[in-house]
Amino acid sequence: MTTRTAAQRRELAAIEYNAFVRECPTHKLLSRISDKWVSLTLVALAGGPQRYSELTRTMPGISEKMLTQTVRSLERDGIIARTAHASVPVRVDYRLTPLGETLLPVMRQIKDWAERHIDEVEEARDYFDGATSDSA
Amino acid sequence: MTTRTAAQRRELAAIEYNAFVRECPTHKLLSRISDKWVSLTLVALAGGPQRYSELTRTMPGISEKMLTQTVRSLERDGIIARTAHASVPVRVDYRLTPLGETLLPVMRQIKDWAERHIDEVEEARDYFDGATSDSA
DNA sequence: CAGAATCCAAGGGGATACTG
DNA sequence: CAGTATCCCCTTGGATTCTG
Repeated sequence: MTTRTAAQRRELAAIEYNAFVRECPTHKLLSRISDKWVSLTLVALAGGPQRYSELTRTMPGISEKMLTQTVRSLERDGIIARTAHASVPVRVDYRLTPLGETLLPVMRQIKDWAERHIDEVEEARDYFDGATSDSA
Repeated sequence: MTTRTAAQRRELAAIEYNAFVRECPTHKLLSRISDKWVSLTLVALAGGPQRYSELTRTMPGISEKMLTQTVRSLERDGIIARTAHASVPVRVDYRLTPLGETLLPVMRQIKDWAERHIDEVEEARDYFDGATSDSA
């Protein structure tokens, strides 16, 4: 007898939904570009190719581990390309691929919205905070 | 004598950069909408207002804690609005604000890019994985 | 210079139980 | 119904060290 229908069904639905979310292209993209270092790397490379060490200087807050991890994953996704020059001190360049370039307009629209509406958000936030914790 | 210039300056730069990133509107927006539950809530409410319990059914994977946290933060940012009806069993509706609606085109562009290019990403990924770990 | 490997602390997020 | 509060796990990401 299936007594635990409520909990069971909820659990199943949750599992399915999570699977669906994982499969959802939009969510995949969002989780890619929303990554702090991913977006910053994209912006950094939008201005042209950069070397590994240049990137560490462009993004002073990034650790080597995170930089390596970030460029590797972006390379894997075909968003940036890696070029190793076999010189004496190895030299590696990273640049956006054509696919990566198509991402720039998207980033730009996000940037536009942010710059246009962030003030409204701040205001709403102040108002909300004032309204809830009114110390009067 | 300032001996530790290298490490010190790196550290300072990192701190400043992190502060800059935190202040950056684009990054603020990205971290908002990239949140798994935020984006899903936005999509859910794009189709019209929903009650608290409806949202839990629309997003079966979400916990009550996360739903509350998500709607509260979106309300604070002026992106969604909360309306409590003082009926016997309390009834609360959530809907997008005009500001929240302006976010939909942005979400749509993200969705478009994802649906148009996700295949290329998958291919690149397969190629990359095949090229690196070639079991020959 | 470019990167791999290890260690470890902080916090995001889920499950559960309780409340008005 | 619409939350709130607590516990706890497990991932994320930084610091450090080592290598080709």
